[in-house]
Parts: sequence; C-alpha cells; structure tokens
Amino acid sequence: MAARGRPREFDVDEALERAVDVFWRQGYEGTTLEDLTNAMSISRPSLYAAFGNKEGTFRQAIGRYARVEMSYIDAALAMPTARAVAEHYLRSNVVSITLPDRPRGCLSIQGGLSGHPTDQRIVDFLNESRGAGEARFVRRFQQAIDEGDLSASEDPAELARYLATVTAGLAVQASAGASRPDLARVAERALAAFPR
Amino acid sequence: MAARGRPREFDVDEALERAVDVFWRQGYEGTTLEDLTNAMSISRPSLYAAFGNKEGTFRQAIGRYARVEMSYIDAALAMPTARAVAEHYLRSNVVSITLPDRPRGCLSIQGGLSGHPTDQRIVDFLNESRGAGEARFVRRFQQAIDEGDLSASEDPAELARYLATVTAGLAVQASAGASRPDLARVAERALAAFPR
DNA sequence: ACCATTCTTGAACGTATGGTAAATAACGAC
DNA sequence: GTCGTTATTTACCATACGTTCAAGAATGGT
Repeated sequence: MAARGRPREFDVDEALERAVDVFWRQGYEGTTLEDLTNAMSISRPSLYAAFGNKEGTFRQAIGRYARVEMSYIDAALAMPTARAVAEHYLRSNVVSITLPDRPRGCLSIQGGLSGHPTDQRIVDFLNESRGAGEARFVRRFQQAIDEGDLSASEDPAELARYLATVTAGLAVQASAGASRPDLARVAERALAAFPR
Repeated sequence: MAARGRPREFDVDEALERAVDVFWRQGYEGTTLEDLTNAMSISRPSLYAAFGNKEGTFRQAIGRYARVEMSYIDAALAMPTARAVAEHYLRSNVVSITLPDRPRGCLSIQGGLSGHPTDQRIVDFLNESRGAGEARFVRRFQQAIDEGDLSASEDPAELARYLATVTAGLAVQASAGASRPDLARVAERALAAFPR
C-alpha cells in the first residue's frame, strides 16, 4: 500500500462527484472533456490517468451515483413487505429527483437514452444498469411471495417493471421542471395500483 | 403559387420522415449532419435551404412526428369519457412505442432529455412540447368534470400529469427493449389507478 | 433569347472535439 | 544524493463538427 511516485493533488472521489454533476445535467454526449476538466478542476492528462477516458469517467460516475444518490433503493428493498418496499421506493425516488441545488431527474436516465452509434455502448450500459436495478425488485417481490406477504397470483417481474416505469416517468417529469408536490401526488396515485 | 427557379429534386416531407427516423434513434446531439444527409439522401446545402439548419430540421422533425406518429392522441382526446380517453391513450401509446421496424420509444423523449448548454434550447423545446401535450389532457379532463362524467373531486392537472408520467416511463422502457406485451401489462396496471 | 430565381454539387472554413507526447516536479527507496 | 515512479503542465495532434461559399444547372417570366 506504499504510495510511490508523486502523490495525486486532487481527491479522486471528490472529482468524480463533480463529474456526476456535469453528466447528470448534460448527459454523456452533451458533456465535453472541457466541461469535465473545468468542473473537476483537473487537467486532461490527470483525468485520463485517473479514469481512463471519457467513457471510463462516465462509467465510474454512474457507479458513484448508484452508490451515493440511489442508496435509498437499498433501504427500500429492506422494508418488511412488498407494499412497504414500493411505497418507500417511489416516495424516496420523488425526493431524490427533486433535491434543491442538485440537477433534476435521474442520471441513469438523463445520461443517455439514445445516442450516436459510436456511443451505443454507453446507451447499452445505462439500459443494463437500470435493468439490474429492476432485477433486484423482481427478486424482492418473489421473496415477498415466498414469505406469503404478497399474493402468489402477482407477477414479481410485472410489479418490478411497473415501478421502474413509474420512476422513469417521474425522472422525465422532474427533468422538465415538475415540482416535488406534484410528483408526490403522481407517486401516490401510482401506488394505488400496487397490491396491498 | 408559381414555382420559380429550379425545382427541388427531393420531396421535403419524405426527407423529413428520414430525419425523424434518425433523430428518433440517435437523439439530437447524437445525430450529425452527415447522419442526416445520408439518411435523407440530400446534400448539406439542400438541407440548409429546405430546413434552415440542424436545429430547424429537428424542430420540423418534431412537428412531423407529432402530426404523424402521435395522431392517436387526437383520437384519444375524442373519446366520450375521461376513462376512455385514458385507456385509449395508454394503450395506443404502448403500440406506438413498440412498432416493429421503427425506432423504439418516443422521439419527444429520446430526442434530448438533457444536453450541452449550447443545446439547451432544444431541451427546452422538447419539454415545452410535452407540456403542451399534457395541457390538452388537462383541458379534456376539466371538460369531463364539467360534463359530469368525471368526479369534481379529481384534479384534471394531476390526472394529466399522471398519464404523462406513465407514458414517459413506458417510452424509456421501450427504448431499453421492453416487449409490447410487458408494457401493455404495465399500462393496464397504471389504468387501475385512474378513476372509473 | 435572355434574365432572374432557385436548386444542386463539390469544396472549403473555422472551430471544437477526444485524446496524447514531452518535459518537469514531487514523492519513496536505498 | 541518486534513481525509479507517478503527477502535473503545456502544448499539440488528427479528426469531426456545423455551416457556408462559389460555380453550375434547371426552371418560369418576358
């Protein structure tokens, strides 16, 4: 663990936090190296040494975003019933995508829903990331059925996809400027269609 | 109406149709002039003469998309009850975003949820477009209340925003590859929370 | 026949882009 | 103090980008 060579003058995680912010606001293709290095207060070669390239920076930014900004998902999945999972998920999602002094919406959606063919790997990566998140809910709802807390007539995959669809929609609305109370009402209505 | 000068060798609307397709797949920032002129089979100066510039082409593409691909909204709004409006809207939306041999999802969402500051006008334009669509549903639901077909205790704006949120989420799911039957199930569940 | 008008073609323009080379500076090991 | 190692700085590279110019070709008006 001996740090050989000249020590880095910036904090990698702090720089990544700035990168998250820029990608969140501008998306992958809408973010230039100059935008990144300005926001991160580091030089281009420093970015390349620390993160590989623009794509590497984005992937690590997504990782940090999932770890930090989407930690409420862990809390939601830990709720005792499927219903409580859904409630906690939607309600904290609304909070997360409408935080003051933060970009509106969700990085994993705003980052790049579509893109130039040369950036297809980014689009695929984001799709897979969201799919992985959805899969956690599938497993959680299957567990709820196994535990008898959710009717066996429900389809865990359908419920997970329903919630993922609603949160995606909420993120789009938030990015367009919808207020937190408005989105909270939408979330409550969406919960009305979730089994009790 | 006399057509003076050398006549155009391509059909403007047909070219716009190709532009819709490219923007739909790749988004505004992910589409280059070369992508456009290749797909439209016209030269750069021809594009500039007919559509102004890249932004103009996009705005007109959105116009054509709204007119052609989203005409089911007119049909939905013409339904006799608020409930029927919602049902027709969500069900035909699912069909529209999962058409075979067409790009998945919705141009007005995939086109540019976020972007570089220099492209902010595009993002704003798309947000406003979607907002205008939502406003049509607000008016329709207010009319439903006036006609006594929808309970006066319902909030037209909330219902419209709820539907817009669900369709946005469906579009995100479709662009990620969700199947039509899966999305149809999600839509039916979302309808369960809509007043009868 | 000639002209004004409009489109097409091909080439170019200036700039911005993602990425890198070379030289220098700060550290630990010995 | 010297050496290997790693970061920083500055400058640069090749390409791709959106946009436009200049010349020629096809039409209608007179």
